[in-house]
Parts: sequence; C-alpha cells; structure tokens
Amino acid sequence: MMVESDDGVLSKDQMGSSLIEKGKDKDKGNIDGVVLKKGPWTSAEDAILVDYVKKHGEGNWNAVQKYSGLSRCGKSCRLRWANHLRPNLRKGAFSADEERLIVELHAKMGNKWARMAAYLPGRTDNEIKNYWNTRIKRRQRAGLPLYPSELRMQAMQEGQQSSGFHGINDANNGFFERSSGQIPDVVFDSLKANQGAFSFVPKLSDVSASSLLMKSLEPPHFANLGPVALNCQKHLQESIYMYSGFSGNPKDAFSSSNPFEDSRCEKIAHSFEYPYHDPVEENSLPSFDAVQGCHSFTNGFSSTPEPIPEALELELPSLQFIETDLGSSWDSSPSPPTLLESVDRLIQSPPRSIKLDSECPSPCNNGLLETLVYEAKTLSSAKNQSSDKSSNSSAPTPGDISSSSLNFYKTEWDEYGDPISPLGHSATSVFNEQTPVSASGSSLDDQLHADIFPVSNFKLESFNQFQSPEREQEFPTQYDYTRPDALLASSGWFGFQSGSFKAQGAPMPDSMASLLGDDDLTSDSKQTAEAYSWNNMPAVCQISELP
DNA sequence: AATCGTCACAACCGCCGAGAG
DNA sequence: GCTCTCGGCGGTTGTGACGAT
Repeated sequence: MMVESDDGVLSKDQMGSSLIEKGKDKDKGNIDGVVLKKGPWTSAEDAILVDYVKKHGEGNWNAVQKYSGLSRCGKSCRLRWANHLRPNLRKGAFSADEERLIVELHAKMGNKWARMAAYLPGRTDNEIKNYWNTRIKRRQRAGLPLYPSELRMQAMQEGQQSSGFHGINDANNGFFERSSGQIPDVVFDSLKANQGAFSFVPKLSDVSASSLLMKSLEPPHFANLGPVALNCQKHLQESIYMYSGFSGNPKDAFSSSNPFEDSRCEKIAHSFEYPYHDPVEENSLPSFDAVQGCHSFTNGFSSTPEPIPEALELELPSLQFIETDLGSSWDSSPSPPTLLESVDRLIQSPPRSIKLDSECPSPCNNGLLETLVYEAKTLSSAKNQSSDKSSNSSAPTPGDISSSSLNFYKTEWDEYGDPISPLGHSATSVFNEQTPVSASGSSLDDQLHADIFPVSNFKLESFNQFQSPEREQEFPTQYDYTRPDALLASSGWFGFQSGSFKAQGAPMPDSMASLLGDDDLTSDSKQTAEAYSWNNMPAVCQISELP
C-alpha cells in the first residue's frame, strides 16, 4: 500500500527482510529454494505479473514464480491480479448506488463477497468485504441498523414469493444463505431513518396469530442491551448454526449452557429484527404452519414435546415491548384461539431462559405455564398501571402501556367468554398467588443478571444502562425465580415496559434511540411493535428451514 | 505539536472444494 | 478411494492516513 514503490519510496530490496519469508515454511514461503516475498507489492512486481498474465493468461498462478521469476506465491499473485491489476477494475469510493446494492446483496447473500462482487462490475470481493466491515463498525458504533427498511421489505417480499426465500437472481442465494449458514444479520432500521416503515402498521385486526407470536421474538429486547461490539461475525455464524439446528434438533441447537454467555443472542436478535411491515403483504406472509420446521411456532408447545422455547430463549434478555405489543396488537379482534395461542407462545421462553428447566421440568408441556404466564403478565400490567397512573397522567408511560395491555387482555378474554384462564384460575387468583420474594436490595435488573445472566457481564452493563430511580420504581420487586409463578409474574421477561425509556426520562443509549427512533416512542410503540412482530416472521421461517 | 482513536485498504492466513493423478 | 495441487473464499491482521482532542 503506502510502501508500494510506485513513487520509488521503497525499492524491492528496501521492503526489507521483514517482509520476506525466511523460507522456514517450505510450503508457503519457500519454493524450490526461492524465498517468497510477502507484504506490499511493488510496481515492478506488478509489471512482472501483468506481463505474465498477458502472455499466459489467468490461472496457474503457482507457475508465475516459476516462469516470471516473481518471488511471490501463487495465491499472492492471484490476489494481486484479481484485486488490483486486472483490467476493468473500478477503483475509488463506492457510489451511492453501489453502496445500496451492497447492502441489498448482503441482506440476500450474507457474507458472500465473491458473489456480491459479481453484481458489482469492477469491484472486488475484497473491496466489498472491506467496505462492509467498515460499514458494520461505523453503523454499530452509531447504533444504527445495518439494513434499511426497504431492503427488509424487499427481502420479505421475496421470502413470500418463494417459500425458499430465494434471493435475487440466484436461486441458491436465498435470503438466508443456506449453504453457508449465513443469515443476514437483519437489523431493524431506526425509526428515525425509516419512519415510513412504521407508517403503515397493519390494523390490529389484520395481525395474525403468527405475528403475535413473533412478538415474543422481538428484537427490541435485545436492542435494550445497547450497542455491542459487532466484531463477532463468528458469533453470528454460531447463532445461525444454532438456528440451523433448531429445526432439526432444538436441544442440540440450543444446548449451550448459557445462551447469553456471549453476544450470540445479540446477533440473533439482530437477525430477527425486521420491523418493516407492509399491511398489504401480511395476508400473504407464510404461515408458520406452512413453513417446514416451523411447526412448533404454530402449534405451540402444547402439541410438541420439543417446543420452541429454545427459539424464544434467544430473546430472553427481553426487557420490553411484548406487553405493549400485545396490548396494541390486540386492540382489534384476533380470534380467540389466536389470542390464547399467542399468549401461550409468548410465555414459553421465560422458564428456559432463566434456566429453570432443570428445576422445573417440562413446565411447557402441561399447559399450566402459559396460563400462569398470561395471568401473571396481566397482574404485572395491572401493577404498573396503578403505579403509573398515580405518578404520571400526561405522557404515556410504561405503565400506561401495560395498563392498556391489561385492559385489552381482560377485554379480549372476557369478550371471548373465557373469564377464567384455561386452567380454571381466574387471573386474580393467580395474581394473589404471586409471591414476591423481596422488595429490598437490588433492582430487577440486577436480579436478572445475578440469577439469569451470571456470566453475561455485558448484558448486565447493558441493563444497568437503563437503571434509574424511575426504573427501580418500575420494578421494585424481586421475584423468586425458582417459582414459576414469580417467574411468570416478572413480566420483565415479556414486557419490561419497553418503549418506556424515553417517556420515563430514563437514559436511553444512543443505540436504543437509534433503534427506536427519536420520535415519540410511546406513540410509535404500537406501530413499532407491530412491525417488529411481522418482520420477524421471514427470518424465523427461514431459519427453521436451515439445515 | 503530540497523542490517540478510527478509517480505509492491502495483504495474508487458513479452510475448503474441485479436479487430476 | 486416496492424496495432492490448485484456486477460491471468507476472516483477520497490519499499517498509513486522517481527524479529534
């Protein structure tokens, strides 16, 4: 690069011994006694290589050293030629169109740089890769999503058009690259950047059970974790592999002793973030029933011994939105089965997420848990409602949101003639049974960390980011997480008063602000929630199809 | 002016698959 | 079927440029 001797700054010899393999590696640095050079190419070397290619054509790169005397290994020659010397290379900064195309392609292909390069004449995979990596860093640092909403929209459309989620021209390039296990880390756009994406939230009546279900996978839970170094592509891969295994063997796929021990969950969350929703499309969205491998999503755990808790577990750090989402999305009239089933599915993750599966064997299989969760959620909402009403009468608060949810729950439940839970308990009865362990000491956030994320330091920090006296008031109670009722009652798993940070005046990290937008969060929370839920679907469906 | 962090880029490394022997 | 070579690909590293402090 800078040491290239185009300007004569450094001669080949001056490149120094440090750049020359000492021949200790016969296979790589020394061929037939010739020490192969490494490091930046000189103009002289370039000329030799160009001349060689002109004479012999591309390929047979290992012969370059033999026939041209160039002290470079074949791979290095090929790379130099492909990235810098071959004709028709397009140098310089990427144009806006190119950038957009890259983003689009990445959304479709993942880190398939070579394939992406095929769509960008004159550009090399290395350029694209570098650009993308830089972009990731930049946007992550800024707390911005990687993909604009229109891309997600397009991807969703493509996913609908083909159950295989095929990408653009290459049928093998699915929206999620199956062969590679690559899944685009579909990060939802910020509301700020994509206000339009949330301007057409479907009418609640249009929200399907699946969408409701998907709220349980909502990314905002992860968004709360704040910016996390994105230098974890491997983690992303791992995450995808986790998903890959999901359809086949959930237990294997999610056998990690601590699903939050690293940033995988974050990446997964990003993978699910897909807030773009077009009401026009919703009816054509693939149902989970129709998607192979998504059986459990539609059936709920009640019908399968290996339900989706594994999947939902991925969102365990959930701190927000679900409750709000439910409340908002059920304003209309989902069918009664949808309501209940959605609730059921929503509640699958907490027990596992808090690693109670070992202590509370198979809580998901008996149908009790979901009922408890539902009612506990309702209780929690009620509590928030009462506390918030007394303190804030103007701006929407988490409690307001929760209360609306609560009211909605009640309304919906009663509306469908099911005044009591499927278990036969009234919500009240369950609420009364809820037993807070202690109101003293640390906040729920700390509790979460201590009990659930013992090794997830970054998440604790993330949680702490949102700690504030207000939030402490929000969650004054600690629960005994060894008790299912308490677990369920800790609606933090589901509803953590999502879009409340702003309204509460609690600090909102930049990333959070970016993810949720600077618009009034509470006013948009419904739409956001709707969009999230819908846009999660393709990802989940596709993931379930991964081998 | 010095220092530090970030960016942008080139190049290398390791792995993998295809094909030939 | 096995081994080897080659080429391709994706990930990572190294380094100068650049801007902020």
